[in-house]
Amino acid sequence: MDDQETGASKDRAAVTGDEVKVDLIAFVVAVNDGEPCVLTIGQADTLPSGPFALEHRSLQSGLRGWVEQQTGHPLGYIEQLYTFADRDRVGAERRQRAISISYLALTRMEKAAGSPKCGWRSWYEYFPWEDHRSGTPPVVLDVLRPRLIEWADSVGDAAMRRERRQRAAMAFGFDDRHWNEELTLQRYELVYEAGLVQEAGNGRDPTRASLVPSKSMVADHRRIVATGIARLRSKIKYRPVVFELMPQSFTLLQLQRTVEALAGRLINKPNFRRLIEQQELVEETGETSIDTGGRPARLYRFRHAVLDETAIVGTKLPVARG
Amino acid sequence: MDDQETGASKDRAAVTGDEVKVDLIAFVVAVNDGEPCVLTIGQADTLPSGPFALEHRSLQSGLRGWVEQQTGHPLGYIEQLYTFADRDRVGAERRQRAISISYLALTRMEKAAGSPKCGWRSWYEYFPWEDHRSGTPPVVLDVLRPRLIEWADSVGDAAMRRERRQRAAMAFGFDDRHWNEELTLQRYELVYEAGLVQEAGNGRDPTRASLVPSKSMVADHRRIVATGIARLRSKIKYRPVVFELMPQSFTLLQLQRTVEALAGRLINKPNFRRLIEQQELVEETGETSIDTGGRPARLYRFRHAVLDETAIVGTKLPVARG
DNA sequence: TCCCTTATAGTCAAATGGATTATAACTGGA
DNA sequence: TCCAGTTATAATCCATTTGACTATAAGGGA
Repeated sequence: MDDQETGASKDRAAVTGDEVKVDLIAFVVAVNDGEPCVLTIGQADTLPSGPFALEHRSLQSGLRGWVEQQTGHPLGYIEQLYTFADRDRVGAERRQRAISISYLALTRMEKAAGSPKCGWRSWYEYFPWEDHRSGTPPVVLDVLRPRLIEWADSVGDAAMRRERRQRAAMAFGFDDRHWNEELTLQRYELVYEAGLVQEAGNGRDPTRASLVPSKSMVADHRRIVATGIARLRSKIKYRPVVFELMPQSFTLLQLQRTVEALAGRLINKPNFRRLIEQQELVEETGETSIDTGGRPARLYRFRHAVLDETAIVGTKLPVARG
Repeated sequence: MDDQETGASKDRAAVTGDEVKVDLIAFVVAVNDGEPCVLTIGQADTLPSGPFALEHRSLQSGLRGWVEQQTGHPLGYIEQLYTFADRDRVGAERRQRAISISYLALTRMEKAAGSPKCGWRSWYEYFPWEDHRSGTPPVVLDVLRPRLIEWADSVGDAAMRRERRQRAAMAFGFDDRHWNEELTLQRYELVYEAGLVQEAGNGRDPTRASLVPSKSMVADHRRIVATGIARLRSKIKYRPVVFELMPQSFTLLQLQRTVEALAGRLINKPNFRRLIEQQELVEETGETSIDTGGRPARLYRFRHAVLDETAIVGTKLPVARG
């Protein structure tokens, strides 16, 4: 490989780059019975994580090690989410910089859950306003909307009031707008800015009477989850990643329910089947499932060949526009 | 903010997280006269970069500082690309880990280029196989295809041969497949694996007689550029980021040429105009441009209001499917 | 004036995608 | 045994999108 000293390298040498601690944080997802779940530790308020250390061969292997050690759960599919600098940590004698690298991991929920600390929680416990499978959740209209309007109107400048109202309307689909399931991060940032989640505690209202009811997380872990949900909701539309969450064989309805769980909205059944079949993402196993409650459904398995054929080129799933 | 010690934090304390050097690397893009350019330093083979240090307020501000110092160029739009662990650097007494955080930055090319070290180069000098604006470039059919087939056939296992041929065919659109402009990274990885670029020097053929003619870069900088091109080609289709590269006012054809420069392929003119106008991305300035060579064209400017309206919701640009 | 260039408007057909209806195959209870 | 309820599977309809094409307008230069 190229190892010559270049102009850039010389510039670098002039500055003693400060050393930094690096943390790896995992948002691990599985779907069970139509509930999308996040893997947590502690009081179900913490994501698996740990420092990147010398013994780790790579960032990903370091992450796998920490998750397996803390939850007993091995990881399959992994993808990087975002790297951010934490606010300064004050070390013993000097200031200590730290950065965190967050990852999204997809897996199947194992029965033998392993470690006692391991805990799967529906991610809608942390984001009750994100589940629109039964229509707009009550908390959005009854709590979030009035609070956000109140927050918008609490600022003096008229232009800023209008801008805040517009942001809220677009993110949540107020005023006859469509709800866009991919805006999970923007919605979280709004409720955070408006001081409606615990971790936003920006000095006001210590009684928390005005919080939106939802389960909180340590530090910025809930923001990482929001980032991951948004990424996943976007990605299922053009990459066949759903299958990382499915068992070996499944019915088309099970597949649809899984996509719906992730997207947080319902999908038109015939259209879903049409697209899946058109793209030849799956093949029949020849068997049928009996426990559907109605007519037995054919069982399918993922055609792994498509990973060679189209992994690159792009798939699509029909998550209706509203 | 939440600063309580959690289960995860305790686990962390048990392991003295090793300290790491962090580098910030920028892929800075501008488009001039229909040529998409990358900002380089050194022998036009190095991206602006520098270590993340204590005096930097944030990762992004650190990056801005280094780019401005090394090239004299201020940055506008910035977005994170990817974080990766470099192979171990051997320090004075102990092994030293390093990670790099790469960014994509969009800007307008300033006339007063500033620093002498600053150099804009067409990115197609580094990726001649990526410019399909005049049809498939000769280098693809004359050089790349035979070399890739040779590389595929050089492996013993028949299944692996088939897989390599298929990867090449899909990435480059051989065998009547469509060329997909977003596969820039996959194509680079193929030519790298096949040993067709200088930096891949995997021990074979030191004479380099079999290399594909193209400008090389230091270390893995060319891979970062490939990642950035891919990201940008994808992003222009659903976010109005092109306007970061445009002057204050412009004609619709100039806008189209810029998109074509980025996408590396031509676009149908009437359809392009239709989509731009439908989405109300721009508004007329009322003036016209005289130097079009033909009938004078109306001048437009970007409607910054759309950043409030749809930044979130998604735009679309018509980059034809082939 | 003719011919070249580019701008701008309008048309057409194929493909996509959302919604609906119809029929099939099972379970469980009256 | 038959009927109601449930889910599976197939087929159709129609509005919108989108790719490709044609026609006309408005400038410059020979």
